[in-house]
Amino acid sequence: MDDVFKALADASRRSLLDRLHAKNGQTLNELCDGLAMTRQAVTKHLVILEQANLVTALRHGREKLHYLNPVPIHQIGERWIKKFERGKLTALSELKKQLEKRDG
Amino acid sequence: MDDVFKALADASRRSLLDRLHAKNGQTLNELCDGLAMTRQAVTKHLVILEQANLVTALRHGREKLHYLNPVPIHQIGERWIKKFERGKLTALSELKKQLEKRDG
DNA sequence: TTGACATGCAACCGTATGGTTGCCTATTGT
DNA sequence: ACAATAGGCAACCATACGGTTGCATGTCAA
Repeated sequence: MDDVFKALADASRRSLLDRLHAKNGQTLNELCDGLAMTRQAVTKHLVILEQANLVTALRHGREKLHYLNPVPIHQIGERWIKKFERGKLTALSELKKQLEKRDG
Repeated sequence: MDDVFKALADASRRSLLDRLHAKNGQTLNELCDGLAMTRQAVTKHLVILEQANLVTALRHGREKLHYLNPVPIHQIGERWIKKFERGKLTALSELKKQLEKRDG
């Protein structure tokens, strides 16, 4: 779980996920297109995404095809975000109460 | 949005959010209790959480009360995670197809 | 008023991170 | 066969990050 959060912390990596979401199965060079970064930097990001299991790569001859794995993202939603959804209203109303107590 | 992802990337900070979720409105010292970290380290984490708008702090005399703001977490779910939910099955089936093509 | 308590500020430190450059290897098309 | 193409590896660099220590400030209670 920590790997996933760490992987998602970087905007470049999130944008790589976006690109794969738009078009799955891209090669390294395809993913580099139009980015202000060297190929090696992209490689490093992809390694981190693969370690977090957010991307799966398949070698196909000399090409490496990258596939998005949406499962960990989904799990963040289910296991982590949902926990904070419950009690959302409670938390906000408590805060509001405190603010009013102070200001009023 | 980037601030939120960055703030969530650290396990200590996520655990602080957990603590506030369990008991809202805690002071700095309360939040330090039982953590293997100095007060100053916790302060720094709280600053980052406040900058990401995940925590709101209110001064009450010499105490500083910290309140969880679940809104950004919710937004991550709505604006970011949901985007990847759509097409989740599609992505996985594409990947499976590719895997079978390679292995079979 | 003064001591204890809650927090703030700043300098410092080691390591992780994001990025680069340079070179090497493997595959493929002609 | 061999040049071009796709990718991998390793060293290096600046800066961000998580943490510490030491001291200063503000507030409350006796």
